Amino acid sequence: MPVRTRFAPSPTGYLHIGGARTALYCWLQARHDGGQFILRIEDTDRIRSTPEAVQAIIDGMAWLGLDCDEGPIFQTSRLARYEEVARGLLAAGKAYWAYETREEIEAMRAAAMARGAKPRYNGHYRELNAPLREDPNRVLRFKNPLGGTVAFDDAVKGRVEWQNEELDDLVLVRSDGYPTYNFAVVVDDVDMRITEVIRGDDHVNNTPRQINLYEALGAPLPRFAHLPMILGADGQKLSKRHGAVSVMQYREDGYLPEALLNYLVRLGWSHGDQEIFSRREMIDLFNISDVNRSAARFDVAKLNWLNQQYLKSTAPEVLAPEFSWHLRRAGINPAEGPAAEDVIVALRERVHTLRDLAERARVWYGPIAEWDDQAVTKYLRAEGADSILRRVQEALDALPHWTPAAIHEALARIAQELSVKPGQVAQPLRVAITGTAVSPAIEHTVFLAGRHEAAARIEAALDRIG
RNA sequence: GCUCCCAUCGUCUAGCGGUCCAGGACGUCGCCCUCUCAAGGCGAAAACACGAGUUCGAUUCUCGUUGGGAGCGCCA
Repeated sequence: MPVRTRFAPSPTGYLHIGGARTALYCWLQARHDGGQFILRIEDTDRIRSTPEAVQAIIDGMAWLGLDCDEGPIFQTSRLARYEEVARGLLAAGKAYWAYETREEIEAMRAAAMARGAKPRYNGHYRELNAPLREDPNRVLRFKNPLGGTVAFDDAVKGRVEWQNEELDDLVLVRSDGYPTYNFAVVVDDVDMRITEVIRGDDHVNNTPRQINLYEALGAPLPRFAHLPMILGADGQKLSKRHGAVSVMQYREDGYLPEALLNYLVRLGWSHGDQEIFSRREMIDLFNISDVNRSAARFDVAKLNWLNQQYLKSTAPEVLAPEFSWHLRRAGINPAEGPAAEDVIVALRERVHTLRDLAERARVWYGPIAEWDDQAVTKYLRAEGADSILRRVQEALDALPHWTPAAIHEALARIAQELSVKPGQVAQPLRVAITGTAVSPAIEHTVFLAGRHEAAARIEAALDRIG
């Protein structure tokens, strides 16, 4: 039987970090086993589902490169099928119509709570065989087994067991005719022959009811795997402030999908001491049964480190288009400065994200926006800085080839001839070119400015000294 | 309240009864390198929540305590 996994988000919001990791694990397991990965949109909540959210999920998956073999399949396109299965269950005496009002159910729950029991439906209509009739409160309920236990071996949590007494008769079909989540997932997972149900921890408690449904349907059980939560840096549930933002926000913040994926795969899973995994390695090495049982916190510092690792190891020409995208977002015209690849090479060891890289690149794409007064005082107005800069100006002007190597050589020669430390040449020049005391290696800083602009800036700096 | 789940350095984790006075990575700190900032190299501090068992021997197994989390919807 081929392995088939599915990622089944509800389109009530964007694809966030937790969902992305679930999707990744589902995708990895399918790819690892040479099976299929299915994207299913669980849109049976007609109030909260939105087309924008559907698009956001699809965009997020595409950006991460998690391609699916089937789908997206929308549950709302399968309504007739759920109805058919519901009828079958009803005919088999495994489901029944119930007509309590919401208030009545509320009262039942309150009463159960008062008794110190779980708040749940009391099964009033279970043996009444109430006929089908038009009623705004009519729902179809499942006849959950009354006794015994229901257990399963979770691929990550191990054996989990419940008493059937703990479970009540869940609603299968709502009063508006739409299936509920617990009903639709089971029907879909059975129809789509899903073999590994990989989902968030918050679904463990639904699993026993679903297993009972599988059994009522006479369907084989898939393997279940419940992933622990991803917590915020403060150990609290992820909120808007720390991570529960759309994965697309990570793109805007300058992260590479490979880095995010690599970070995510290590959150709850590991392979010895290895930290960096290519997609291929992830696929080869990953196995859902190796996933950790406990929740993990989201740590931006580590993501930053990983992102830089990828920035450093990815070919600049591969990074260039995305870098240019960030330049434009920062209001910088990529055409009005040096080649993207050169800027990337000069800066990538100094930043963690492409967004920072674009921001730091700004000096070479337009006039110096702001002078660092301290740097000007300390280096530009330093004793002898003006004469050194004039020497630099001449030497650069005389360079036959405008390359970092040639520039480096020229500057080194000046320092030697003047018997000054390299820094006494580099620092005033750095401030002249960038307006600050911080930039990549001086030969790159000068090179990126371009012959003409470098000369102009040195001249302007000289004027500034007075 | 009830049910279920979880528990190793600040964080992510290795460990699957002796190899552990607990290993790696991020972060932190120190040193080196150095034209700034980084990157890199070297080094340091830093953890088995607690209490009972089981065992010749527990970080590893069992139970309990404490602390976290999830669920208890005609939401998924």
